[in-house]
Amino acid sequence: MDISEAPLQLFLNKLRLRSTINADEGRAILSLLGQAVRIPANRAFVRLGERVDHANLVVEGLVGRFAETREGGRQIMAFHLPGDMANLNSIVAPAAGAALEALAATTILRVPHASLRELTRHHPGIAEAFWLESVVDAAILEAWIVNLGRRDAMTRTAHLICEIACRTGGARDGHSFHFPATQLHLADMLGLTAVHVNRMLANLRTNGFIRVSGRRFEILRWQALAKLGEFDPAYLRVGRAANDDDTCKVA
Amino acid sequence: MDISEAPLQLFLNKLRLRSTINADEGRAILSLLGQAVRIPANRAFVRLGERVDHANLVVEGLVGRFAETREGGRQIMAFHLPGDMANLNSIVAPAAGAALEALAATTILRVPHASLRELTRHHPGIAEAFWLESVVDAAILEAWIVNLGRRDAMTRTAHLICEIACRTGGARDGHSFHFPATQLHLADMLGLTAVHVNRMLANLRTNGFIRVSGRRFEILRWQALAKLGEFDPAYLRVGRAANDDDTCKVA
DNA sequence: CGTTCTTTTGACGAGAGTCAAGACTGGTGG
DNA sequence: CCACCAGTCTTGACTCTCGTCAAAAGAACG
Repeated sequence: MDISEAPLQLFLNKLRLRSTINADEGRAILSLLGQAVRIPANRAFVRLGERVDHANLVVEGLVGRFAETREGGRQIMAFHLPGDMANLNSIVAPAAGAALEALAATTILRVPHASLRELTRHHPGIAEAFWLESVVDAAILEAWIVNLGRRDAMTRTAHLICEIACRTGGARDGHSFHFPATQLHLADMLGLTAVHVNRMLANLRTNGFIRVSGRRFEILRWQALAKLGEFDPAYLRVGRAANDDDTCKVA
Repeated sequence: MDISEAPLQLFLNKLRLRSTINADEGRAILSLLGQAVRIPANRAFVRLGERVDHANLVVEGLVGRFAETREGGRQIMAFHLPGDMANLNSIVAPAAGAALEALAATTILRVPHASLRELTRHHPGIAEAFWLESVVDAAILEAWIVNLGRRDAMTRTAHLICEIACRTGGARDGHSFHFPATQLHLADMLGLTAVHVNRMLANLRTNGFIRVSGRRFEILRWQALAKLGEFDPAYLRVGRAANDDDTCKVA
């Protein structure tokens, strides 16, 4: 129940996109132990306000951070791909500020806070890397605020697809990725209704920006899509040094 | 040019709302030095993408984090009151992900990253407190995402006023606070137009929720306002232990 | 004491929501 | 292996919240 090797390698790779992790620190991260758990689609595994004693590393599938309004409206505030630690924040703030829910069949690895704190105590470099991850997460939240507050449905949808493309590692023509969220989930990320998301996706398809089949997306014209979505990948800091981004460049 | 005493005390007090800072750490924070700078209203003092070597402590006035869209739409992603370190994040991510602008005549204290890093290096407790501040900032961003994505203009406006009331330290009937943002600024926080914000404020006034004169707000019926705005202050973590909140309680 | 920025109000229009019905899809069991 | 069924996706017609445009009154500032 603890085949932790491969998932932790994924996590380490993500950290190394943004932080310098030396060999010693890398080994420490890879030697973390955790309990693998399978979560079916649309099941919450962390509830609002719940006090957790472990962080959840996404191994496979897709996770969303959820909030809901009094009238039953749902809003997804963030999504987490394999290799993301869904609630790294919980190390310093154990009372969950939002629910975590699997958007599709998902495997997570529960990593105890105790082990993670051990790590940050002995390796200040790791503590800083974790802090930086929190900061990058916050930068994504800021980008969503701009998206929700000031962009129309078309631009907004294009921007989200660009973000997903970048975070799955390919901001270029022909990049194809599996993103197992339903259109209802996309609507809850975009502050729209599922009906309207459907219309926007139809638009993107008929205009040759993307191809969609099942839950697989293919970027046909990256430059055009990024321009439409007013997308600048700098905030994701996926390029090294967060400065010159050659994998994720826009006109 | 470095009357840093009082402002740093404010900053320390804010940290202590959420973290345990011992006497030694407290002294270290109070002994920070910085340069005080006056910024006139509507002037940016950190630009998008700029690389900064200092964090900006708000001493007096009001600061907003800004983004703008291609068509010239502006969105404020966060505001910072006196005592807030506006870009604590810049310690680990020096390339600014957003512009910082004074919303009114403002005094800031520029605190060098070098000094702050010195602090976090020698005092792991401070490093963790800073991380937690980043996490709370992120929680506020999440609340704004829900607000922008899923609440109508009325609810949204009420929620923002509740947040401001809580952050200025008084979530109760009769609490009165100065918040020097124009209705245009409020609109840029709420993803609305200034015209519509005006209508919402008029509504809140005529229905006896608040009183507004100049840039001063007074809460008349806190419970009712919080209910209208679907406001739950837990995410701000201003109550001790972030658990039982008696100063900031809702029905 | 004028000039500029803000606030206020009204009439009208557009983008996104709502409601509803039908087509498609993938997973399950017979 | 096929048929069913629940969950998605798709489309159209109508509604409504909020944006747009405009003009005037009020406040702040030099």
